[in-house]
Amino acid sequence: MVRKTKEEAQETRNLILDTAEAIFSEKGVSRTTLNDIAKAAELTRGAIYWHFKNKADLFDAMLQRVILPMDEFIATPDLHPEQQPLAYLRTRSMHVVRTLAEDPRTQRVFDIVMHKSEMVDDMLPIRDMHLETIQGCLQTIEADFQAAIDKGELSASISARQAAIGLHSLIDGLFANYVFSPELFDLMAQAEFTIDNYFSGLMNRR
Amino acid sequence: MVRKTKEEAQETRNLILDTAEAIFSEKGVSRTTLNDIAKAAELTRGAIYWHFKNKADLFDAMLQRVILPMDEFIATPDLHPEQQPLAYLRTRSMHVVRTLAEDPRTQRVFDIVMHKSEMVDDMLPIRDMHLETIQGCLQTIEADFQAAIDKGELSASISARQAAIGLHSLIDGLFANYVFSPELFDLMAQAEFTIDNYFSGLMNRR
DNA sequence: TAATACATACATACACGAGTGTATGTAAAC
DNA sequence: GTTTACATACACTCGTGTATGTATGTATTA
Repeated sequence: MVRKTKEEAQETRNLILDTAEAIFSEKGVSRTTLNDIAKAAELTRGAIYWHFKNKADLFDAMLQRVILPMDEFIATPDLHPEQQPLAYLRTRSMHVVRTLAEDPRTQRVFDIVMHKSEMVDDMLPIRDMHLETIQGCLQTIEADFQAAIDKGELSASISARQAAIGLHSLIDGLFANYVFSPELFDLMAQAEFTIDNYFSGLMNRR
Repeated sequence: MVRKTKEEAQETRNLILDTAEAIFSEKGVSRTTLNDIAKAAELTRGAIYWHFKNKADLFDAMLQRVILPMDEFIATPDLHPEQQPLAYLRTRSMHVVRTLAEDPRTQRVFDIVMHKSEMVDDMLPIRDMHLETIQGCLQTIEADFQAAIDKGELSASISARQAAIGLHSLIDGLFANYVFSPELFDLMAQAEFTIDNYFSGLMNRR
């Protein structure tokens, strides 16, 4: 096989990403050889090195396909300030959960990140990115909770920061347990119950 | 250095485990060489291969030191059935959190398991063990919630199973985020707030 | 518009280090 | 004297990065 048109090259790139996703998910990132990926995609390492700098770069690209759209949504500021902040935050939370619940690709990538990769050495930039994502996510959620407090939806005795970290940890824990063992529970139903319960707890405080 | 007494050999074994913990935490499991550990412990690979079958076996032994005592406590059945099930469950939950918050070794090992190891191939037995631990943990928590329902502490409309999975995910998420970035929040205060809020939400249901 | 030059998208080949498992050596403990 | 608790030595594999080869697409020029 030889030189392709730009569109075909783009297809090759996506094929590499898809294949990497599958093999990473199967064998873990560190045990996966670039040759493993190349063979599974019926290519050679040459193709991979053409499209990506190395394995870390490939891993990063694989993440971006999934994380970017997800992040984007979480960090979306409140476009409807007239509605109730809590209801809006709940809607956004459930939307993120639904994204994971309905998209196998997202599930695989989250599983890889959470259970089949090591955040060290050349993955450190990714770890840092992840940390920044968390920080930004927390900022947004905290702002929403603060808005809820300001509008009287929540008691002023509540720390918006603590409430935000709690909600984030809750969803994070649900995700981790779900991708670890999807047959353990139904994600949507469990998330609806747990998140509602969390909000309900907050609203009953004084 | 040569042959030691049995006690000294035991010390060597512990030294290897301590050192492995440190290096795993620093470089991740897969990137850590048995030679890395040996050198840092001022030994040779020979000593490691004498005490352990291979890296997976060493990793497993390192886990057992921390996981066993923790598990033991979580799975402790209710020894005081006369007291309120919810209060007892809350106490046990906070005790587990305190264990993590106060013991740097536990923090390191949790960090390694959650962010610096890959649950594949030769680690699969460990993954399976982890899954069984979760199952057992969920069983215990579910039984506690069921007891609370039976005693009228909680509404019968609540699913003890869902409540259990929610609490477990919540604590799991707190742990993951804390060991990922300990400066992000104070674990004890955050856990107290979040867990209390969760229970409070449950109790306000009807 | 056709010939030419260059860039692209890979495949192939090579050099290198690094990690593992095991076999063997050895001195002290028992 | 035998076993223990290591240290040392060796053979083997495997993955990476890079250098190079090559055929095709694409732009340029006349």
